[in-house]
Amino acid sequence: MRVSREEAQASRRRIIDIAAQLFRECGFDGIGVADLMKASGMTHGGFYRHFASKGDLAAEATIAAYRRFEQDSEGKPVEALLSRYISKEHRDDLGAACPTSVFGVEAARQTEPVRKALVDGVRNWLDTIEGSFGETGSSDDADRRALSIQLAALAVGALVLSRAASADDALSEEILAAGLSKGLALATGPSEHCD
Amino acid sequence: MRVSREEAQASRRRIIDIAAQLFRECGFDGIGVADLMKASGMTHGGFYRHFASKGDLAAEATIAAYRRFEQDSEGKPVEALLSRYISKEHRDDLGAACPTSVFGVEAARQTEPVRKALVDGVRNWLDTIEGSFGETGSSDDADRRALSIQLAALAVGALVLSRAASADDALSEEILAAGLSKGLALATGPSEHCD
DNA sequence: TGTACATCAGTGAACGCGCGTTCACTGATGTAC
DNA sequence: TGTACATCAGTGAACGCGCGTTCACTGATGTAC
Repeated sequence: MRVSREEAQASRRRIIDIAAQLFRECGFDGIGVADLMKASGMTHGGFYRHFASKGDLAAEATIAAYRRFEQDSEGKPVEALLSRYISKEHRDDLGAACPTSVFGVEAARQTEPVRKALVDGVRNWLDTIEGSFGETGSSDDADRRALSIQLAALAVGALVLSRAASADDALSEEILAAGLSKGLALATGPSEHCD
Repeated sequence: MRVSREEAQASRRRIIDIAAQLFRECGFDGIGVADLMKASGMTHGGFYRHFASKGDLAAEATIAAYRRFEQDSEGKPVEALLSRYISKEHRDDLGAACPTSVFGVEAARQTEPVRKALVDGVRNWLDTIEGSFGETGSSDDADRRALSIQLAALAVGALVLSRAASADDALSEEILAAGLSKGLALATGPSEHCD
């Protein structure tokens, strides 16, 4: 039952999208090729018409995950990015979560193409953050760059900590609240006021 | 070949210690029972004399990992904790790394006992950080608490980001440097000077 | 203190299972004339 | 435009392998007398 070229392309995209979600939810090793194909509405045999290996898909899915994650960040102010990032919704929705926050640690154990996808994703994300600053704050390029890294670190860390503490709701939310409050304070500029 | 009770206890401890290291390096699913036992100098058959299941060991190993990680933090000033945490050595030595930074994301996918071990570890670590502040900085309890969470988040985030970016040495180190510099600035108190 | 027996830490073969991957096959799509 | 054939996306059975776990067995340790 051959299928038209457009349909085949659509299948490929569907597999990558599903994988981008399920790999984040379950980890690269937590979901199998057969289940990914089933979730894509096909049987596992056809997988290798589209990808050389499961690792090949992992790299493509990582790229796709970053693209999806970034796509509605464009042009948003830094306060909006932080509020969305350091949130219960983001903590709990692994399938749509920031790939760095989910795959960051696994990076060391992954193949070259996946590691490259991760570092590219981090680079782009830092650029997005840097671009989200208003004209407030320092106009020194190095300062803006450092600040975007620091905000990214604070956001990733608050999210990961809140996930590690997810067995204790109150603590997990306390972490998010403290992280977001400091993030917003740093983002709106250090020269706001002086205690 | 029965073995004395002390030897059996020693075996159990050895397995847990090895697991605490290898689980961090490879992930819970990245290393098998047979390999863990081999690394402990035994064969896999004896595993179930000590643990009900691999998941049971995972919980014990997580607890042990936190204990090890915390054990030489006692009484150190916050600057020392941050410098050690946000470092290339910590980024690269997964086997001895902060369990939160390695298992935090996987928490959601783990069994109850592992999640409990993680949240307990986070709680203790936050207390350690709070206790490491000198008498400088705010003496308001809520402020100190929030600050310890924010420093923890910044540290975890810088580490995870630097690992995600580990395919690009320069970027990875830039992240560590920016993170550490902000961490030290926050830790030494916001009232240092005013720009 | 010495003897007889029960216990149980550790061994290594075996189990069932799910995984990533391969392959012969199907039949609609794409192409050459 | 119509026909004949090659292509190849998708199917489903089968593969080899490594995993977590079980089990019969061994023999030194622990215990009862």
